[in-house]
Amino acid sequence: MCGRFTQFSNPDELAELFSVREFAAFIPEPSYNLAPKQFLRAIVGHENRRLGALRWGLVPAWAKSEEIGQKLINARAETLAEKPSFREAFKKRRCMIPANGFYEWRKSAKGKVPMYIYQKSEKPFALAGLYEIWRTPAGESLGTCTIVTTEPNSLMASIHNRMPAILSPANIDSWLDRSISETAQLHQLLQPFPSEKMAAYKISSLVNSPKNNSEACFKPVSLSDASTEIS
DNA sequence: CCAGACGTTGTT
DNA sequence: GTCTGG
DNA sequence: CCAGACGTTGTT
DNA sequence: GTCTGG
Repeated sequence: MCGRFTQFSNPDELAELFSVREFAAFIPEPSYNLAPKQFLRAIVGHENRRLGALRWGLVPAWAKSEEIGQKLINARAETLAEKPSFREAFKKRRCMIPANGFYEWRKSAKGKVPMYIYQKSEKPFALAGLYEIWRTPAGESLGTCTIVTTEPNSLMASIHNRMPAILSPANIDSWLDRSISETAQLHQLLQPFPSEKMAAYKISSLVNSPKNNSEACFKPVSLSDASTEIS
């Protein structure tokens, strides 16, 4: 699963790296500990990619209240086309969520150990997401999203049984293209990201508190942990 | 027909 | 909104 | 994802 | 244990 991650690159860097053509009025502040229910930065659109904000936890168009969003923070890649909550967004409202890294808690005999996983290049990468624009009872629009998960690659398998779907640079364009809606073609874009391009290390429990979004969250708990990182 | 669900994860 | 269960 | 709450009454 | 909040 993917329930916490970082977003700290400048909007300008993201624009350069991901061919963003427009900026929304509201772009959330950088965060070292993004949690569900918070507004995150997302890129939508195809011909004109736009960097803006979506709230994490998808609220389907038919929902009578936004409550359901807290459950829909992840969507399994394998069943996107079937699930009532996701199938419409899967066809027409796909987005990408730039991330610098993400967190997973590895279970050991001693308890859960938080880990930070990132790209060896240390560049931001693209998480596959779906979004909806929900109409509130008051008539206002609320943009919400979910992060797609997939099978773990070999690095992630040592930490967890799922991982977020990371879009290879070559696949981002097709993922965002609304004219594509063929399930098999879209599933093809969601293959597990290559293990060789990723690395992970242990971090401190500072990350556990969703209220703490300081830079210290993703730092190695000690030098020895940095040097014994998995890769 | 109407009512109720609509999700993922990990753990047992 | 749409499907499943009763 | 983890942390933290988990209740009602009457009074201000 | 389970739900809500961040």
